[in-house]
Amino acid sequence: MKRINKDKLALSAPPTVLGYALLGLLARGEQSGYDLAQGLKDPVGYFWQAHHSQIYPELGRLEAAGLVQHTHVEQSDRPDKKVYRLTPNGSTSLRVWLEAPMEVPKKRDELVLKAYSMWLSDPKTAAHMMREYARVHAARKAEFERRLACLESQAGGAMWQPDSPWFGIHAVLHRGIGYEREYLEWCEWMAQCLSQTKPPEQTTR
Amino acid sequence: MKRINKDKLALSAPPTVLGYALLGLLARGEQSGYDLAQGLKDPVGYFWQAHHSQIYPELGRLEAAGLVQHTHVEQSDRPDKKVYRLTPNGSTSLRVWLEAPMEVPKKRDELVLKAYSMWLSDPKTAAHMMREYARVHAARKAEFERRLACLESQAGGAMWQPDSPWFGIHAVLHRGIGYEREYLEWCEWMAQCLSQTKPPEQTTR
DNA sequence: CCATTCATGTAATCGGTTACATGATTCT
DNA sequence: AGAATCATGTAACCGATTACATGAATGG
Repeated sequence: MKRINKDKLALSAPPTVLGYALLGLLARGEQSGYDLAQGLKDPVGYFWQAHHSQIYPELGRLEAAGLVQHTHVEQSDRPDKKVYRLTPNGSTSLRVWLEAPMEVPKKRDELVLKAYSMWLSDPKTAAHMMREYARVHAARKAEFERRLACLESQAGGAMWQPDSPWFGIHAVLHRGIGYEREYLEWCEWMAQCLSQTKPPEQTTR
Repeated sequence: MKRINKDKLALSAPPTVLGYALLGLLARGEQSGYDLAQGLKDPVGYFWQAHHSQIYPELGRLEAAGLVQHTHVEQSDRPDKKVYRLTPNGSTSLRVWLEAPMEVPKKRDELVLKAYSMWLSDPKTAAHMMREYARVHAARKAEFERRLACLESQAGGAMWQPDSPWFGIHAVLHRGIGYEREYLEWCEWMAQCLSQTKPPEQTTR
């Protein structure tokens, strides 16, 4: 009862989240499917990824729904391409999605799942592992910070203006930095908890 | 080339992540499929969920692989049930998984995706929305903190001992609190950015 | 009387990943 | 000579969600 009726007559289903991701990229300028696949890596792709094998069919569906249009662009030195752009309907649809209510998404994190069972593991090995992940997340955080600095020099004050496309990138980078900072702090906290061989009573083993 | 060969002769594939989640729950005591489904809600289920329709077949696969065993338990007032427990092989398999290297999982977050396109939205509406999400995450954080306090009174110092099952719960709750705290801070930051109608030059609209 | 809890399954569908497929140009 | 980039697609598979299905006991 939650979703729409699955009528066989349904002319076109509403776009999936991936569809809106593509519309959001196209709102910044016309692009080919290949370009969109690259865009979905960096930096927004850090919070939503897709392979080209998913993107091409989705573009077809968006076009069938009248949300995007493409023009065939011939190229001499490279393969021809299809350049997609938003239609007015696509732009409206994107805006509606932005303001639409949405349930808070479920998280899946294999490392936290491991932490739940880590009492079965050798504490020293586990602590070492946690310090490794702390390093990984520290590196990611540093990378995001580097990009933020890069954005600052490129966009300047525009990155603070809520109606500028730079603001979107700013928002994602800020979230990325915060996420990684928190994650690495947890990893270090875990490593410390696992390290302190503090048996108050006796050596159980 | 990344994964195992997909031989038709493959006697039993290694467990999926869900499989290890179930083994991790069973390491804390024997349970039925129904119990496991409940366990995968709270609190570890916050970082890995599954429906019963996925759990029952997975238990079958784990049993076929010799990692768990079940006994039929007849009940008078309630439906009979199958109680599963870890086999020695299952316990070993779980420990191997815990220490096995693992790629850092990809994140998907629809709200961050929306933030990327939020420059197309009305800032006031968007700010209001962000404040709503801040409230949701604040509530979740408070819930985790409540549970941590509850754990403290139940387990006491054991929650700090890396070889205690309480430590696993402690680790997950700590991660949950940090995650929600960081998320809600980002939401509030977003709301503030979107609110400050600070056009230094002119009113563009 | 109806909803909820306990208890276990199967089937259909969907989103996403991996693999298969092709082909020109440019760089090492 | 081989790898990487540009460019677009299809097919197979797998994990996860939703829906279908059954049935007894308890609680409002």
